[in-house]
Amino acid sequence: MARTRRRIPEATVARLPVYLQILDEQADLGVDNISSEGLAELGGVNAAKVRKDLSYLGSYGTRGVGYEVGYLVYQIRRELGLDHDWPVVIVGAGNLGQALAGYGGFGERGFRVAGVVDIDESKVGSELGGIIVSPMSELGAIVASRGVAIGVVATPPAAAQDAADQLVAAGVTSVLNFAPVMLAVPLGVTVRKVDLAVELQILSYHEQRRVNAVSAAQLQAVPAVRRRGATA
Amino acid sequence: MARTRRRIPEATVARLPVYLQILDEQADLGVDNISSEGLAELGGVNAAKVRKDLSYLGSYGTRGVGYEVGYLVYQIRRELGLDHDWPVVIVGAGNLGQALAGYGGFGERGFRVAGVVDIDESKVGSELGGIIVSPMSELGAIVASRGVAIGVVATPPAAAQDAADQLVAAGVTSVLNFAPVMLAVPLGVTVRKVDLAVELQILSYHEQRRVNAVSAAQLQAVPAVRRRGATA
DNA sequence: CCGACTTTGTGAAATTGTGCACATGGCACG
DNA sequence: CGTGCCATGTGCACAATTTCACAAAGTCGG
Repeated sequence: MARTRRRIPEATVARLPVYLQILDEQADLGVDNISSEGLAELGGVNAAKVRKDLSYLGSYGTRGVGYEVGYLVYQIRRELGLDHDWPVVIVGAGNLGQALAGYGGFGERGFRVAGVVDIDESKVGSELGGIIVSPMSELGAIVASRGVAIGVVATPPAAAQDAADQLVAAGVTSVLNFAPVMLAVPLGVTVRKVDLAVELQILSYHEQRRVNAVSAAQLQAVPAVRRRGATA
Repeated sequence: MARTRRRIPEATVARLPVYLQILDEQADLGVDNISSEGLAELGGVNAAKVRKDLSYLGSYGTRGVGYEVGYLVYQIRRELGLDHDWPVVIVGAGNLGQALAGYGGFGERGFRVAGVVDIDESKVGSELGGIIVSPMSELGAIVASRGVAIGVVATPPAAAQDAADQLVAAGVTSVLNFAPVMLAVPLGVTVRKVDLAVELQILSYHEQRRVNAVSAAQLQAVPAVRRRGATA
């Protein structure tokens, strides 16, 4: 049964973690059954989308009833590969690296910080959320000994490509990049980029449009500018 | 001329900041002209997409030549509403709040931290990247006096909705949410969510598929599993 | 055991996003 | 001032994603 599972659309993969989080929450609240409607409401999406998304995992709902929270959690976890822990290594012990190392949300969801490394000798040895910062030279050993597959780049932009190169050389095959630069990596290595400033810029765009729309409405007597609701 | 500009597709809006960052970089390097091809290469996207994206802003390129870097930067900035600074207020002075307050990338791109507030009295008064942490009660005054339109939620999950409510009450109309919960906000307020753990979970999915694909290839003699290259 | 009611799972339509291919416009060189 | 070349801007086909609408399947009260 080790068949390469049917491909799940990328858009769906991006939503599964959101459903998972909501379901975990509901489980804690003692809810043990939820409808696509309910899940959609909590997730701020369309109910049909929820059903279609979940249908990619298989038919795990009961018609007329809904989905059993616990079982669904289990299935999503399995699909996402969260049925075991993933050790991650963080490169860069600056502001962001510190915050990430200390961020409870990682450990809770199965991402253990196996190590934090920094090129700056003065930072080596300091403690960060229970983890001692190691020198860059330890990277290879950490990755090898702990079986790390995922690396996080939390360095300044100028050092990011170098960090990525070293992660790849050490054997990491997935990289989460927080530096505002595009990383070049060999084929077969997956990169995801999170740029905090980009998110603000997108908000800025909408905010600015809002202002424009208002002033336009003031000038003309046509306030009926259709606006999109809160973004999910 | 204050006409509500033609609507730009959401996908394009999400890419404009990336182009902007690359262009800024190129400008620093002294490059003053760039082709869609060149920009596409640096951004890891298709050249046609770059041209289509930029065409939404207007016809700012020169056929046979390319785009003038400086002018394009100016136009993208204007479109994104980055032709002036945006003061932002951060709620939550924990690990993440600290990192965000100290993150140089914000200030550089026109997002000044107008204030950091925290509900925890013991954190009030401490300094964070040049900003003194204020008590929650100051939030309204900060937003009003500095004309803050964008708020950042960097609290623990349980406090996030409350933080959002207070931001909205204070007059903020855009919220960037780092807490792993869905925020409910009134219509007219835009929310964007960045969940660090979600990104890792998406990587986990791909990483896990990779493993599955390999073991499947070992079982059968069919290694020709097509894999997607590095994700942009 | 049946009928009313609820909610899933899914074809099919609608919408959105992507990439190709090429006509168009502009530059540069002779 | 004309010719060749180059890169933009865009129409079009196609791919991905979202949404609708409804048959199928199950629950529950009587």
